[in-house]
Amino acid sequence: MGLAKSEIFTAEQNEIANFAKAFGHPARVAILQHLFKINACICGDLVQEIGLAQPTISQHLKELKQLGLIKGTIDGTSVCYCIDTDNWEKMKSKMGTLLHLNIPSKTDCC
Amino acid sequence: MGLAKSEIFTAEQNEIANFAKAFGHPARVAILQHLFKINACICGDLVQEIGLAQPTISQHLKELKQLGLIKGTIDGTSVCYCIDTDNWEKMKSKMGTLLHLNIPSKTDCC
DNA sequence: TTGCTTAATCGTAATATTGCAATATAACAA
DNA sequence: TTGTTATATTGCAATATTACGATTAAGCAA
Repeated sequence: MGLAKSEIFTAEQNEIANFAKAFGHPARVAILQHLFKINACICGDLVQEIGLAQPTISQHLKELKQLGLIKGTIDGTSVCYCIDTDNWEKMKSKMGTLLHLNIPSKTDCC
Repeated sequence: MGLAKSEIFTAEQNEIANFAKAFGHPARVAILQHLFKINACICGDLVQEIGLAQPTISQHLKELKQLGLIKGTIDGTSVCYCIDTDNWEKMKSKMGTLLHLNIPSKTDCC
């Protein structure tokens, strides 16, 4: 079907899955890593940096923006993107509830 | 196209994306949360717990197993699943390289 | 105005993912 | 053996994702 039955899961489970999907493509990982590395807003050169066509990059940026992980501000003919620090921290917190769950030790039976 | 151009990205970027894809579906999030909550190997009741058909759960379990995040041991007619603690820690470390990147502060221009 | 640059959107093709009915397999019980 | 239970696999339909050429829109320069 291709359509996840999100209605049978909790809001938290769906939220974690949605954030995870954002990281589920290497281009988006590369974009985020580059934004962190530059440590500033970056105007324009993501297409050359990543190596995908301009519409493809634009689409990936749109997804990251819709999730709130990055924000873009218009600067003349170009758009500057950077990490949305507040939302990034919120995302880290959400993901942390899954990733940092304590590892079973005592009753591990495998 | 639906096919990611993984060859133009680093091994790390692809690895992070692959782990993230595992968390990119609420059913798999729910499965992992349940395994952590039970804090032991669990035989059989994942279908009732999650609320999807048995073949669907089996498929999600297969994906998690292929990534090494869980392991299953055969116990008679049933299979017991639990978190693969070693690989879980490795995954956390990989994901951490992206999630815990320092937030830009000084040169933030947006 | 015209032309150039930059980024978003549209349209479309190819591949991936999700979900489940039907079936297969495997272990055990009687 | 036969029947039961539990899980995996197969096959398929529906939807999602990825990628990019073509186009559009918007700002700026001459």
